[in-house]
Amino acid sequence: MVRDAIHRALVDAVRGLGVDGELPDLELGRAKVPAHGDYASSAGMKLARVLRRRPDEIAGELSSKIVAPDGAFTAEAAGGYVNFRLTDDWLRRLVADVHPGYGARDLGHGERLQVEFGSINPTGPLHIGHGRGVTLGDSIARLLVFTGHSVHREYYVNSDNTQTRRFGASVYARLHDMEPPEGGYLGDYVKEVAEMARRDLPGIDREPEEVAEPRLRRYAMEKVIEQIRASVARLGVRYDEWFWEDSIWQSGLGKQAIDRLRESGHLRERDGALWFGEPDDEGEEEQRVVIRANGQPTYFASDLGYLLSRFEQRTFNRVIEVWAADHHGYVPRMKAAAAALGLDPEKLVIIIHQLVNLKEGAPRSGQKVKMSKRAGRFVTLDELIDRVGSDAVRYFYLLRSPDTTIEFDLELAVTQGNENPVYYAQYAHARLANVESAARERHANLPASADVSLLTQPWELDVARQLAFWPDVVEDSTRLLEPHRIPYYVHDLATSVHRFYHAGNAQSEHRVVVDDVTLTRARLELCRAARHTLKTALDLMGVSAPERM
RNA sequence: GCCCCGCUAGCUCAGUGGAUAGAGCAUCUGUCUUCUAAACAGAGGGUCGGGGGUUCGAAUCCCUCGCGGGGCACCA
Repeated sequence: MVRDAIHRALVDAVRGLGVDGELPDLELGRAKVPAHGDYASSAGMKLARVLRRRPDEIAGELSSKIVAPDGAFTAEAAGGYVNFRLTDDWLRRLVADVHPGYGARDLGHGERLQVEFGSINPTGPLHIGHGRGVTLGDSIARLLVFTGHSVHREYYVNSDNTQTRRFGASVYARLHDMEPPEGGYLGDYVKEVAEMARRDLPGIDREPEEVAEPRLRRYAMEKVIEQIRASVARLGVRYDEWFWEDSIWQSGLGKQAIDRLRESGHLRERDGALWFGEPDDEGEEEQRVVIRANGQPTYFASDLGYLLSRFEQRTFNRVIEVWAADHHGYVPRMKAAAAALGLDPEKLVIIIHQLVNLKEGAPRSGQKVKMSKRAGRFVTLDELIDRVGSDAVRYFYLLRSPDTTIEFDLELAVTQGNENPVYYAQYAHARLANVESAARERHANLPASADVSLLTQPWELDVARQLAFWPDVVEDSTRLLEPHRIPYYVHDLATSVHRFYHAGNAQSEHRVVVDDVTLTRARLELCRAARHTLKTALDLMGVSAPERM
């Protein structure tokens, strides 16, 4: 990609000044003002101390030494900065080179990765908070596939814990027309599951509780998982595997993990329970229960076996987990557990996203309400998709950095459905597709190849310029695992496309489809390149790229 | 009390230590007989939460205070 080529040329020039050893960060980045070109480096200032010379002198000398491969760019000093400008010729050639899937790069060399995301307790439907983790994890997975990683998408089904037992007990209660027990689940969907069970499990309502409850629990979880699978499918999300927690105990991995920790001195008994902690750590603060006094393993125990399943049994090189912020405190414990098991904690990458809070009442004046699945107080993901559509939902979530809390106002989201920025990008794509078909109708025999040297208008070259930046966005999003950079790029590219199109509205000789078939063909090449790139970027977000709107 | 995230335009948010801090929405003004107006052109709007510090240079890094969110279980 061109940014790498610029960086290499800059480093070569710096070496040419006689700078040896490790270089400071030369701060090569996008120039902010068009007058400064396309990329800029503050190399003059960065090297002033090392060379004990004036920044502007250094920058001047660097710019004269820089050799651009294929005449791709020019370098110019401005104060202590070195500014780089992509040449028009190079931009035109880029247009001809853009192919479907442009921007894909082999950054991963086939690295075996697991991306585990959206793993919500199977005790109720997904709500709008869960939608965030699902779309974030899915787009991270898409990015990693796009950049040469071997990705396994997994949903971890927490099947074997206090919450699911409470859920089972709540279903049992509803089956017998009783209120759920203390700490149980209150949503109406619990009644629905109970009615389905009455139909699907004949005689279940006559079984004693100790027999009925485990059966109901399993049945209810499977029903919920079916529903979750259907909900995420509406967002274009599919999993390679639904991994059930109880399989860890059936396979013996849980016991294996515990045995290993016992041998390495990480486990000790206290108050009848089995605790995890560092061998030299006698303090009580850092210790966590693995096996309860009643003999039941905790979720933490399952996670120990789950680590072995992923890193040793299934040999993933790295595991990326997407968690909501309310689990943040669990990160150090998981890292410590991985280390204690002899695994590399660095290979366990945990991405935390902040929560989605619900506002109720009139738009803009609503009160904040914390969603609660147990209390039955939430807006479901399905309802959101029903109201605004899958594309707008995905765009809405992906637009935000994982670090910001979302204050969600359903009424406002519905109102804004029609002005969601996703349509801006999709419209650009549809326009390009439309103009391309209009050109084919008007000109029966267009030249097979394009003479891109005819692309001379500034608005045409600006589209090409945006295309040049796309591989940077792909790399940065992948390296930082931050897909929210993509919609911002898509917006910029769509802007340049709309401007390009409008030049033809203002003056008809600037339309794509003109009398001159050669010129038409050249502009079509630009349309094609921009359309492919928009499509690729939208795909990574899981957003559709319509041919017409 | 301790830990994590946030505080940037009226609102929602971008912004790898660099030059004049950006976008969308909202407000106001223009542009459709035309390849799609779900668009384009333009205007107004900022003590980057407060205060210190590091640096040639800070919205960005460090310290501190304030406000908001989350977490500190034999829940997950």
